[in-house]
Amino acid sequence: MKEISKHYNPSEAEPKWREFWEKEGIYKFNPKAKGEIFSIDTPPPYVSADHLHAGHVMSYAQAEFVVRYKRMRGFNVYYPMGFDDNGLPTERFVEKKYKINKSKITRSEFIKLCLKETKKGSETYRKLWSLLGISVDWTKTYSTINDHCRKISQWSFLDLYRKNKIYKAKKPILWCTTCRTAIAQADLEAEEKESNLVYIKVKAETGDTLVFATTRPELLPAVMGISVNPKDKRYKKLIGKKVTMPLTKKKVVLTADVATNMEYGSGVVYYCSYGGGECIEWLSRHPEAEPTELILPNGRFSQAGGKYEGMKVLEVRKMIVEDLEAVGAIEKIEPIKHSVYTHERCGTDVEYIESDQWFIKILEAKNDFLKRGKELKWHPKEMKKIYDEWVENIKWDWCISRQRYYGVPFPVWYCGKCGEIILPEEKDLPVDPLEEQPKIKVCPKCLSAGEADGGKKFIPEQDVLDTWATSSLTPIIAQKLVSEKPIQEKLYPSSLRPQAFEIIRTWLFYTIVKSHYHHNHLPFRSAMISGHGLDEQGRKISKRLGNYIPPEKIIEEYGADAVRYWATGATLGQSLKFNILEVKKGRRTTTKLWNVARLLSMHTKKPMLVGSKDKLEKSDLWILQEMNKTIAAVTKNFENYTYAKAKEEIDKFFWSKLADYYVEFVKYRLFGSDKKSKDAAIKTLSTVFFSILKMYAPIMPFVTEEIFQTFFRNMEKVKSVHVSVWPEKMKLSSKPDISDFESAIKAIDEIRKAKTKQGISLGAEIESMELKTKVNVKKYGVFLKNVGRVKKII
RNA sequence: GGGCGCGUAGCUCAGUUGGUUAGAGCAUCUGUCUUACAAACAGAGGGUCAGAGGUUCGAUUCCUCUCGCGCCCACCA
Repeated sequence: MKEISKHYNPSEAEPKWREFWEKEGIYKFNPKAKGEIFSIDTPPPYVSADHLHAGHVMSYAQAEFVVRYKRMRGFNVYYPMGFDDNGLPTERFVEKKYKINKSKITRSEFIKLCLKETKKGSETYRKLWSLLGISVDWTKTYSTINDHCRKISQWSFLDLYRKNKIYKAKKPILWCTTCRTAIAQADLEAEEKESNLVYIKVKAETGDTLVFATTRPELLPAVMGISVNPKDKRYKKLIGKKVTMPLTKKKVVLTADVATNMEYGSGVVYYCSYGGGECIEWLSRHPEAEPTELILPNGRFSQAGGKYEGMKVLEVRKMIVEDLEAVGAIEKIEPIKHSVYTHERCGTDVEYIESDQWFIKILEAKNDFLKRGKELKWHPKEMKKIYDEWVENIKWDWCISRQRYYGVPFPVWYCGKCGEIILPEEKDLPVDPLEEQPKIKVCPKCLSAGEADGGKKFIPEQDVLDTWATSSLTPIIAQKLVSEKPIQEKLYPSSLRPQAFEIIRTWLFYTIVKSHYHHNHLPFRSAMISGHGLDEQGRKISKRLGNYIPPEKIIEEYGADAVRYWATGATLGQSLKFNILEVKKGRRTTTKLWNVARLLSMHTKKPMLVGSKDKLEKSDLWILQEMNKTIAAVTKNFENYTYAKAKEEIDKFFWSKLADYYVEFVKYRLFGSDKKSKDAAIKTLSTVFFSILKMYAPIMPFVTEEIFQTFFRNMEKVKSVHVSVWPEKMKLSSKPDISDFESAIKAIDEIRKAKTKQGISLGAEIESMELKTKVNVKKYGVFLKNVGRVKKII
């Protein structure tokens, strides 16, 4: 055994082992290795998050604990790493950072900036992950904008198109006027906002005055109709009569509509194109109504807005109320709070405009998706509710086209003559229709119509795919990073999808959609959902609040093991406050481990496990028994992904049983002259400590590796503690009866208490002691006298 | 408005199918440099288990209601 330093120094040890793992390929996936495959569908983080914090650390560390455990259980672990560097989040990030927007920069310049930031971002992540000792295989990485992912993403489009799960249609859709793109229902966020409920008076042709209430008076120029409930006695006689809108003087017919709530406002509703989903639904029941294109994609009023043309929505809202007031058309204005849909990426109020977009059919298969959700093993299982609730409430097909720059292009051209959709061959993927023309020379539709001459020009689709349209394919993307076909089949469905709860409706749901349509099975067998990392006050960590210490700083000061130790404290699915005290406790645990190792090294050069010939004493049997209990509990907890509980069990055993008791119990034997007794103590201590080391290994990979390599290298023929076998229970002969050993421990406690009370050192030897604890002195006398340092027990 | 989760010692949290005196860590206080560790050890104090009611021989645990916090969802204009 090597001469060892007095203190464990993480800042020296950690880089050393990082390098070692990398060099030896400890975490590298070996397709030929034995063992059942355990594949992880690692979340590819948005590289646009340039400042990482404890929340990121927590959510990635959680999967990591389980992965390391599985590896030690003999699974052939496939742990790739991806970066999501495509799509709107990246674009928004670049726009904000460089204070530009889509309309003020050329497409190629913009993409260049995105690529630059993307590269920086993924380096930031990679650096932190390797500092933390996340055991991913760095030879298996992808970035969602690279060729590999674009190819798979476009293949997915072609496959779904062939399967008739994708369509293009012009209809009212969700639109963000800031990002100037269509968005999907999943991109919405409901936000409680202050608004005004404006009561507007209108004249019916009968001369009666009607009043309707609205929060969107600015849409008056796009009025489609006005309705009351058919059962509403107040208005029954007016149904079918024409009413004249103020200002615009537009005439619409008062219709009956069952969806009208008689209690709300005045019981009269007006519908415009489009005030919201309810207007679109109303239109489907009143096809005679005519929509007006009032709001343009840039959020300004069109010509149809008359005097308001060119103004922004909120400006018109203010102005039109003044104008209505001037003509005496306002009855009253009620300030209200109501929830408004905003675009989650930028916070802009969502508009509903008519537009030509691509959709994936999800409405028709809701029940299938619910069934898939049922098949999936959820950890914790309550998270399934979020999923179910989401799927049940889907109201729109998944709009996948974005009028943006930086993303995977649609593999689509249109015939310049007949508009026919032209798709590339699968083998030619990935394609960029803006840069290249289709391989076919003539539009097949034109050809068959005998118009071959006209169908030779092809117009590229300008849009890019929704970022989720690509990231919903991560299990397949990861699978295809491995070239061996028979192995590929075992990698997908993935064994585990670790992710945060807030992207259940997006990442998790969309991945299920894709997998269901492409392969008719689940994309992963189980999902492990993490909560939020919060700051010490329990607030969400954010760059804006600046309420976090950069993880690199914490690692520098306390070591990666200590930071990971804190992260282990999270109950799955629940938020975890950052707690520097837990980090410090982690640091103390590494020190403690180091100290026990030092003690052991003082007494043996070559630690060995307990064998059948060893003469074990009562305390040895006791600690081995306790070890067995701990191994069982820790294993069970890792199996259930309840690593917080697992850590607690190891801590309890290590600190309270081994360090505080057992080590004290055997000191007299270690320093005594009875060779056999000393030998048994050393072997027991080695055995127990070795298994503790292994149990801590998934949580604190660095210190455990340092100790393993320094002291236990000879124990197993493996390169690293992280590929050693998980500890198993030891078979114990029950010859010496130790069922009453607890009474001996109580007696020791009593001696310690007495000494403490007298203010004397526990190491000081006292003459005699009268025990109140009932203990078999004949059996444990020698033990008590030696451990308690009492000459005579009465 | 509906659903889910939470409310236990000053702080952060455990409390397994209801069962003696409700636990741990940190913090506080008192001792101890004891042949691994003072970054440690030994000990002590500290709780109407959010509140009210109910079921039960017995409730932190089960049921109902109330209050507070967090989250998810909902077209009520």
